[in-house]
Amino acid sequence: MLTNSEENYIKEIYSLEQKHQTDVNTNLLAEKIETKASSVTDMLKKLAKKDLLIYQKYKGAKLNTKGEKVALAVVRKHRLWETFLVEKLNFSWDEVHEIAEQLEHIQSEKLTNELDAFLNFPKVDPHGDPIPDVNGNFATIKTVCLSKLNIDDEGVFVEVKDDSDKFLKYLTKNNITIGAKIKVVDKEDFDNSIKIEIDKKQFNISENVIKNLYLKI
Amino acid sequence: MLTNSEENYIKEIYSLEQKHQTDVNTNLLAEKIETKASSVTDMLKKLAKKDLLIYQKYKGAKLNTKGEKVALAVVRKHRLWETFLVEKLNFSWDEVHEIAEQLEHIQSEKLTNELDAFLNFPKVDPHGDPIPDVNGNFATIKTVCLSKLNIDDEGVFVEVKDDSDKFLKYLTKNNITIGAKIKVVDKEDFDNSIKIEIDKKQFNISENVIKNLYLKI
DNA sequence: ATAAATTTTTAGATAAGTCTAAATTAAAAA
DNA sequence: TTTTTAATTTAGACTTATCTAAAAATTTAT
Ligand SMILES: [Mn+2]
Ligand SMILES: [Mn+2]
Ligand SMILES: [Mn+2]
Ligand SMILES: [Mn+2]
Repeated sequence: MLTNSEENYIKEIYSLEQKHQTDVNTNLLAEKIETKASSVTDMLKKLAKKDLLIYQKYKGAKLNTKGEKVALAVVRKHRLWETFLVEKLNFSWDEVHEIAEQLEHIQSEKLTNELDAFLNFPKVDPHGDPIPDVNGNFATIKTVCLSKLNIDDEGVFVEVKDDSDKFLKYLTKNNITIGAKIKVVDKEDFDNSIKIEIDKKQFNISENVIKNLYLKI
Repeated sequence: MLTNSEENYIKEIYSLEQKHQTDVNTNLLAEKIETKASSVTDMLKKLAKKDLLIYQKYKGAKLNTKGEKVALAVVRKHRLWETFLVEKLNFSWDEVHEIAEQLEHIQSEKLTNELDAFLNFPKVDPHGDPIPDVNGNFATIKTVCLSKLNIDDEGVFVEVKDDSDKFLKYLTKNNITIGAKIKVVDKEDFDNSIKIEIDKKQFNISENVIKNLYLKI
């Protein structure tokens, strides 16, 4: 049995491993968890002792098979609950993250699996992130970052990488919602901003926005 | 913001106050929370300092208005989640208590109220216990303990006072489920057991069972 | 290759919640 | 009304998760 804190660390380590494809280092993890580096060191030692990850002093940490399984189980719960909140309880995609942070720690395999069935085994959550199935498997839909597109390219917006409510509210305000067809109208080299078209309306978005939007082309 | 532990104490104090109509004493509370009396004393001091109850050394504790409000909010969540698990996720009434013990601590008023609406504002949980509404009000259905009935009296089983899975499984096995029509066929004075009839089948139940069954007559 | 800067770890402290054992107070029995 | 028993509180310790400040190791720059 793991504590909420342990589960949060493991989930974040998993996420950073996926993103950077390297061992996770202390400072970055501290920043993500919103804690201090010294606390991270303590926790990494503890998780290593519990045989959930490999930890080498000054070198960083890497989940082992057991740790990865835990991470996928927590991610599965997080995304199923987010889906539940949006699909069944009238939440918008910018309101669910914080609550799912709590719900992801509820311990009951039956609950998770019944919830999955109740939602008709959804493949992605409200942010387009894939939901691992009961065995930890998930389909990796091939998506392309909007920054990779050229002028006149278009695609369907299917996944957002920044889950913060601020960012999601900005997207909603500008009609950039999952499923929207986006076309690149113009690109500005000096600041990497681009002009896009959605539903025949055109507007500019900055590099910071672009890098968090993923499309199916 | 209260911790899970604080909420558990407050909920249990509320429940004992309702049952015994007196200040709650340390040892009983310790037994219910499954902890030691010394831990209870520490917690009572803390909750008194947080202005959630009145605590007098050696005299016991009593929730104030603020504490009662917290208790009702936790009870509301507990019973709504139990209802959700049974109504929507195919759980049986003996499987939900432990999970609701966790879910009752999720912090989000919107979640609680949306869940309430999603379930069509249920009045009672799967054990027949009343669910407080958003303002903490609940209908007190007038029920009578089975032990109060005489031979040939009958009523509808609407509430069970012992929520343990062992007891609930026993009831299920004997067709004693919420809504069942129960008739008292015979009473034994020497051990206070009785013979009841449900669906034309008769069988004996002991005093320990009887005192936890409440009927509408 | 050495010095400076950065990252990471260690040492020691704190708060919450729990425990055991001892002391104190209250209640029951003699 | 003493004495005995039971209930409750206090004292001191432990665990988990966190922090600050200082030390150590690693990386980067000169
Ligand atoms: Mn979390
Ligand atoms: Mn998500
Ligand atoms: Mn609980
Ligand atoms: Mn119940």
